[in-house]
Amino acid sequence: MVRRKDDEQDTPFRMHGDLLTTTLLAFLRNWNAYGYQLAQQLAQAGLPAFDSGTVYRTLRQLEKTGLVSSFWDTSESGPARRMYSLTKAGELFLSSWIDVLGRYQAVLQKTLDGFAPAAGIEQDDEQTPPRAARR
Amino acid sequence: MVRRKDDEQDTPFRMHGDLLTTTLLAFLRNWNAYGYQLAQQLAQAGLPAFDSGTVYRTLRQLEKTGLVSSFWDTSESGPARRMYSLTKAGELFLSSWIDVLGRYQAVLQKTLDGFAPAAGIEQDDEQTPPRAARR
DNA sequence: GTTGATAGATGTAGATTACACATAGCAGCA
DNA sequence: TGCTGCTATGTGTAATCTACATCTATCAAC
Repeated sequence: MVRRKDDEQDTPFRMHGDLLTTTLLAFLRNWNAYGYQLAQQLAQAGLPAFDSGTVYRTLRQLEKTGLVSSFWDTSESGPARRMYSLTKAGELFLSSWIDVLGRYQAVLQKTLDGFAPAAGIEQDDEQTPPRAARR
Repeated sequence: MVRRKDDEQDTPFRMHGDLLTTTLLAFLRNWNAYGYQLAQQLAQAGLPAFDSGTVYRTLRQLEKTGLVSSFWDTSESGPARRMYSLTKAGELFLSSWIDVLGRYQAVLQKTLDGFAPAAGIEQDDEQTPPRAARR
């Protein structure tokens, strides 16, 4: 079976929607920021657009899990801003993610411009035959 | 507002769960393969484990959207295998994804070991102040 | 004929997300 | 004073996605 469950250290990663999550965390690593601002940065970063509602909800979710913390900033004029900053846990999470991302990139890279379907997979010489001449 | 919708070419990306999706497509770029095999490769690739049910369902989904195609392979002994191969559309999708991934990486990189919150963002000099001495 | 590995699939609860819409502060302007 | 528009944060909801449990079936070995 493939269904590994309690072997390996079980990573906190959901691995899924969290390009948004991790980009937010990365942005917050250097500056504190509020939702609207982060949404703008995302939109200008060349990544596919994220819905602003989703951004706000994601930030609250991140706060609930302790990766970021927030406080109301009323120092500027205009509507109050909820300022976010990265917590220690957030920093740790972020670096683990960078790790996973690196592996993902490596797998993709290896697969794309070479062979070897997976990292250290010991080819049990029963590999599916290559496609007919790569079309 | 941030909510861009019909500007820019509207990418087919969902951007979320699709590290699985794209890894599968990448694997299929070099060889045809069946679900069980792909699930094994994923498990050994150093990525967080994906549920095999999810793998099968994702493959069917990819077929429904035309990124891969499949046929039953009964040439080997044992249970029949549903062999998948990448379609032309799948190849195109994959390369666009590589693109997005590149941008994502760049954003992350720039944010992590430098400054400049986003790619070409023209600093409207109203940037949130840096955190107190990077703790 | 029982067991175990291979191979694929579904049922389902909970989470996530896109889209639409709501609320509120403030600025400019007539 | 009323209106409009931008900033800023949110909620309601349906559709979709995912982890986990479970199921079916083929075949080999014993």
